Amino acid sequence: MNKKYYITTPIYYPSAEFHIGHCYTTIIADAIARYKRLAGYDVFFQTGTDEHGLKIETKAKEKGVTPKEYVDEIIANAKDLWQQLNISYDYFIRTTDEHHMTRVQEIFKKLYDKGDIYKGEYKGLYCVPCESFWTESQLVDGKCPDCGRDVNLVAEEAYFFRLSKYQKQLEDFYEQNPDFIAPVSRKNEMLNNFIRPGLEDLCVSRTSFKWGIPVTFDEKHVIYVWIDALTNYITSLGYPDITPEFEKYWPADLHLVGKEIVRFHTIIWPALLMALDLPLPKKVFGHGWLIIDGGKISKSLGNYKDPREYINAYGVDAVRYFALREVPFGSDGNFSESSLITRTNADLCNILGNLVSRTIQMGIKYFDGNVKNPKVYADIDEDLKNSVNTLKDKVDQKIEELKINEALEEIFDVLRKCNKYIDDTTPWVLAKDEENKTRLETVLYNLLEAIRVCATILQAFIPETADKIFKGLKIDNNNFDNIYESVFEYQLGSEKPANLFERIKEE
RNA sequence: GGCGAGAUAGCUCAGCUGGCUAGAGCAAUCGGUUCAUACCCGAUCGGUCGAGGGUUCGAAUCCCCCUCUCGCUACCA
Repeated sequence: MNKKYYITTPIYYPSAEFHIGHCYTTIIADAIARYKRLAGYDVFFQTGTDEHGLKIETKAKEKGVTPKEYVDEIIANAKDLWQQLNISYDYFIRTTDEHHMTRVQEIFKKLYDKGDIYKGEYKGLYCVPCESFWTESQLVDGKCPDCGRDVNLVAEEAYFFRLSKYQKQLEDFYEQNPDFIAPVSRKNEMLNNFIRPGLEDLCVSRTSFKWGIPVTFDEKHVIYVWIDALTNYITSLGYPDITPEFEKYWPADLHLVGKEIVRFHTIIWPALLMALDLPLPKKVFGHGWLIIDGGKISKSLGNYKDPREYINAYGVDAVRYFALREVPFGSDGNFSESSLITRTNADLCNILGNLVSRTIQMGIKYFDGNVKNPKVYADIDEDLKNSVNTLKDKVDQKIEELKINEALEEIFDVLRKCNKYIDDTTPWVLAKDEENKTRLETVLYNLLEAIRVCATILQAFIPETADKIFKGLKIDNNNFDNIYESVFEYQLGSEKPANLFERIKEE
């Protein structure tokens, strides 16, 4: 049996249409999933939507539709978006799925029977007109941050999860698994702000809204987001039934999440799993955000477009490449249309597209498209060949460290080197003298090999473009098993393939 | 307030277990080349490495202090 790799995105909240931030997380997850598949892993890549809660209930009411109708439309749209972005998810979970709901109910009951969920009273500061609870720190001048009116201290009956019970275990777990949270700064935040000061029990049911999964043994309660949403990572595998899928894929290898929900995934989720006696995920990566004009992406600011506009204008791989290349590990990165254009022109058009184009055209022009194995070595070849031969290991390492942007840098360093190699070897000069014909063939062969290796790796990041390159080289795409097995003979045909990318003129 | 991260070329960042003249990409200027998508290659321009103090033969890199920016500070997915 192959090694397995279970990777997840968060399940997104479909209270509004998805934006480039959702795409960002999902594209990263997709690239990692594709990379692991190429490396021979049996990958399970899951994404989905978290569809319950007050906010959606309210939005649906405003629109005059049922909550289910409201989310159905957004989910259909999201699935279309993922398709356009070539997101290769294996499973799309919705918390409104029947099987998810019954499994959540079973989990809730299980924890209740065990004594880790108990009935208590939730005391909070409540704004009656807004029907919302607030914490001390959320208040603005002691008033409701939404409407500015007074809040009252109210109590409602609720079920609680004994989070406090797992404080010590969590601390120990962090100690023993220093790489559990990436980047490290996120771990410090969790330890210093929550775990060390002491964890409070967590309110896991609500009576203030109806749009959720009912508690089976107490129907006026609805199971709140923590247990409803976080458990998606195991209900999709059949849990609480111990299915073959569950045994195979759990624990997850990587939960990819935005920095705003690191807490839920590194405190609440592990504690729930401890309570269920299940192994914990191996890693949670809290990535940064795409920032627009220095601020976060926000519907109310109206500072973003439907991501499909970018895909339609510049191509899916321009968008994917930007998301994967522009933002450093764990930090925020700026997104703007002009930086997207610059990236696309500089890297995809000039370095990659032009290299493939000039190489193939020389193969056609000088050898009628038939470029066979190398015959005349020269010292100058060594540097390029070394870079190509070590590339796969370097990229492996970067992916392991989740430094996706640096992985792409490594690949493009090699592509740059190819362009330089052409200038250094001057094939157009070699072509003038019949005596240099075999040397010229070697030069082109080395270039074709370099391009093939890069394209093989690029399949994980910009799959559509990689496919185009394989078609241009007239070879089958392949995985990492035979990446360094030479093809020995390229039959490029006689027709120049279409450009991979057209330069974008900035308005 | 507490905890944490950061402040390095016009822009985005790397370097920071202290050590040759501080690096990359983009942008700008100049030159080369023509196989190629006005592309590619090379060179140049450009930084008192946030301020001040200290340790050291030597600090962007360690210590102290200050200024500024950002993140987190639990029931908002």
